[in-house]
Amino acid sequence: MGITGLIPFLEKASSKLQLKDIRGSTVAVDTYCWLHKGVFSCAEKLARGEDCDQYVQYCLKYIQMLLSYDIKPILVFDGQHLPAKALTEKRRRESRQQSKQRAAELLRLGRVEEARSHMRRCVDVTHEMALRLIRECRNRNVDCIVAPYEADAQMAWLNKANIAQYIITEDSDLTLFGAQKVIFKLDLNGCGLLVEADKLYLAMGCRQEKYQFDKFRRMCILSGCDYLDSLPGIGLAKACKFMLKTEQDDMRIALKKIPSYLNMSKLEVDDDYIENFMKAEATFKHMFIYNPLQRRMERLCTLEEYATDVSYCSNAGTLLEDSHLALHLALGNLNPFSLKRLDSWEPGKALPAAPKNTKRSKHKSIWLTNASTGQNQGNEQPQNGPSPCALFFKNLDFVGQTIDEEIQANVRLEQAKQTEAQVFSMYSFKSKRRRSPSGGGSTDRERTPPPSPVQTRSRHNPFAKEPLLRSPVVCENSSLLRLLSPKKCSPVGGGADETRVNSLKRSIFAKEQQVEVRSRFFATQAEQQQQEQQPKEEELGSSGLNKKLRLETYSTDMVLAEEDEKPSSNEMKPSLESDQLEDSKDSANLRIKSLDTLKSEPAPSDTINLLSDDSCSSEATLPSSQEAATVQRNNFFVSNTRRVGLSKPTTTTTAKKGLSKSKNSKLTSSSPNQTKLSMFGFQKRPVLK
DNA sequence: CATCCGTCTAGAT
DNA sequence: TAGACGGATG
Repeated sequence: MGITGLIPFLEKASSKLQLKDIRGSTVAVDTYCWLHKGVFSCAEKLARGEDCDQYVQYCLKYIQMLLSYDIKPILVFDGQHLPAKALTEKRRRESRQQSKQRAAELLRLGRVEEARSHMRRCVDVTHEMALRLIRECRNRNVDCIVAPYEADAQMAWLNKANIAQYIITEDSDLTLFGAQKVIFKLDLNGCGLLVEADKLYLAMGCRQEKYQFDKFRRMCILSGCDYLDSLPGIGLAKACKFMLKTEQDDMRIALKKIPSYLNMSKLEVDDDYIENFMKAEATFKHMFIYNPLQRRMERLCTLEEYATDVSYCSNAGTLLEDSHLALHLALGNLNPFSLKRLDSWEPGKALPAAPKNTKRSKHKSIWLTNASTGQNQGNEQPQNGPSPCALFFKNLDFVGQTIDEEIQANVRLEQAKQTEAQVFSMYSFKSKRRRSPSGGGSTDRERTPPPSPVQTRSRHNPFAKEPLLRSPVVCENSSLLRLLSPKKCSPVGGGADETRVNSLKRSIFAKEQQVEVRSRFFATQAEQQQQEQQPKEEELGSSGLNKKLRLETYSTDMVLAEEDEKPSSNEMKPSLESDQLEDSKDSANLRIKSLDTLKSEPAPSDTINLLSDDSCSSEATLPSSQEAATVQRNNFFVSNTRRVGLSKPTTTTTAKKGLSKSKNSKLTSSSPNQTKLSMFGFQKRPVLK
């Protein structure tokens, strides 16, 4: 997202750049930009659940290009979502689900091209995919680092510490984090657009003496950023005008002067906005990053540097107490959300199967620098062992299970998630071939009668290449099979597998009828804790699966209610199977969706909506291993049901003020909810045509 | 005049 | 997914 219109606004601070101009330097790369583009080339395969690594190859092309200019890349990956962004993420997930559905429908109607365009929209870049790239990079001695939270802050820190002199990204937020030299729009010819922080005063149109970086950052926040929506009618231009006009350094005072300074007498700046402004600013200044030299989490800027009150940092992340975990998260060995271990790589470790023909870069790794060196210059003594402040890598954990076994198990889980698309689509699409297309369009979602689980079983996979005319119940997900029955499953799927899965599914559906009513939503805390703690001993055998099933499945009531309300909700059930095997994040989300579907369509109660979003953010952003914190936050959200993201609890009067002042002529019957949402700092839900 | 809002399209091979 | 673009709005 970033700041709307910032890149054009920065024209005067930017210049053309060619990679040959920056030979010998180090660049931090916002790798998700590349991955997203790379995914585009194989989106259909990924949507079908097929294996492919084109996105890895695509990224490697960029890496090769950088290396060919003697530029050392450091690939930076996003870590956990900040609570403030959880809702955005949830919305993205939903939008992807919608695309998936739409793609399937179009495919059935034979509109292949249109279906493709939707398939491209429904694939997500998973950590599993990132890990694949990370492994390739390890083979090539290319540094990677997973940020504790946002890659932006991590890259800005690398830039600030002069470990990387440039940053490659597409996200204009980077400039707000204090990055000095940012390269946007880099192409495979090595051309990009360089934005330099020391020229920002030119973009703001003021004299250098009058300019301070804080003014620039505040201008951007005012104009609306990821952490705070703008005041109505304020964009970059007005925000700039105001920041140049005001002399007041304390924004709590300055912000109140906006209406008079900008001749916008109707504009109201309430205390909520001011509070959230301070938080947003603190988020940009003090987000947690990982310092690979000291091997510890730090804030991008210390609180002392700006004399910031910690209370403003509620959206800047939390310190991971376990430094061993923090290190492995940064190395990419953990799934950032579940904190489950997926790999055990350590710096300097020889790779088991370094493939031939893989050129290794000769650059010095950030992971091998002397811990005492703060700068990237001289005096570094590469060491092969762990640095003094790193914990030793254990080969056995306390249970006695070898780490390799744990990793294998986790990887199986990840794979099951990755191929979820297949299982998902088996259940979720109506066999509409027989229905007349006249009901068509998006409205038939509402019109189609809710299918029963029995009907659901006979659905085909619309993403599958060949029309499936085989037995109505088919599971092609080999990962799922492996998962359920690792020993028996043969690598090649066949008739035997189908039979086995059929019976499995029968048993699952049978279970559903007698499922215990224990949604985490309605569970007491004690129960929640029980659920959370139910954990590792649950091996991948089917007994473990069944056990978990009982705990995690929807209550039968809810399933029924959903199906009465809205046919499309049946899509949740299939994903449920793989999600049960996943960390609690997604299953939480599913339950939330179920609540969403329960609310009445024409006049959505935003209380329910917000409540569910809250719960999502609390669960989705927190690793399941932090039960204590989760429970704590659950309490928090329960007690403030209307509090979302960055917003403080808001009274209706406050909301009204904002509404009626600015937009009353525009308001239609449905918009008050929307406007209320934006008052909470969120934008309109994307609506699929 | 700046902002706002919806629509279009590049992104890869 | 987000940036660009063009028309509507205040």
